[in-house]
Amino acid sequence: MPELPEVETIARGLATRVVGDVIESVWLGSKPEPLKSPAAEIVSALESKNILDVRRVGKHIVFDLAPASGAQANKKPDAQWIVHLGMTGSLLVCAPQTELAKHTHAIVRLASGRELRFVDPRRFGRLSINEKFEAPGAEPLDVSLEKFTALFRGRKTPIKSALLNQKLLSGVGNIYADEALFRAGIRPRRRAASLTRDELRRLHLSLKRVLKQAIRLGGSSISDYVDANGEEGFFQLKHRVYGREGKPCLVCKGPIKRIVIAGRSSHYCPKCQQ
DNA sequence: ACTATTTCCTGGATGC
DNA sequence: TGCATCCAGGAAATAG
Repeated sequence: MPELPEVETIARGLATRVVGDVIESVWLGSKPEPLKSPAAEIVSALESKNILDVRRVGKHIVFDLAPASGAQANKKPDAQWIVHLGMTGSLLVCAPQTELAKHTHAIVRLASGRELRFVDPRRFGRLSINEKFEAPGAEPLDVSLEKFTALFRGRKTPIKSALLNQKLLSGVGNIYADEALFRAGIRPRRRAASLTRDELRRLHLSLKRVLKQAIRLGGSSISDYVDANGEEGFFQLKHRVYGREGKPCLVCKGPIKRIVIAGRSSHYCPKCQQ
């Protein structure tokens, strides 16, 4: 399930492979769910466009596009293709003769002869067109301690829920919320507004550290996640609480607990997190 | 204005 | 072996 580090890894991998390429044509499947923009709008925004850049914004992958005709230099994007991978979405660069995976919802044919395919079994992913996409919340890797602190002021919701709220921070998902809270020594059910200045400082630091470490390791490969090159990440080997219910805490040896907060499984150490 | 809950969707795991 | 049931979860929709 791609969160910030996985999406960052995928976007970087895609950038090295498709930036500078030109989109010749687009095929969209008949399933309407993955399309947030009308199919015709997506097709016309993509076709005959040069891919200027591929980057991550929150959990979204943004393709900056400009008309393929005209001078290459100093091109400015005139449209953005936004891909959200949801739970099970993937973007694969492959040869046209590569067998079509089940649940392929979009195929983008490139001038280089390759194809960029969007595959998503569970169909939680979304495709859309934007002029200038902006994440609804703060970027977790850039946010200052002051702004981070202000996000949670007056919020009665559990800190775990607040971390997952994309309008506050864009990019944090279930794995990294649990891991950051463990590293900061804070229980997931704590009311966001109840966190002390010192706890907020620790959480701010832990969240950035855990996200950066995960990016360095290519993300967490659980379920069927692989990056744009089909390679697995290794951060799952560094999980200290996520998916470790009943297993000994790596710090105190006590059993890791799993509870449900806002319908999401949440893992923590009752002794190390207060 | 917030917060909590439900819904979407499929494949893999589990249980009888 | 087969079939039913449960569970995973990001984000939008709905309810409180």
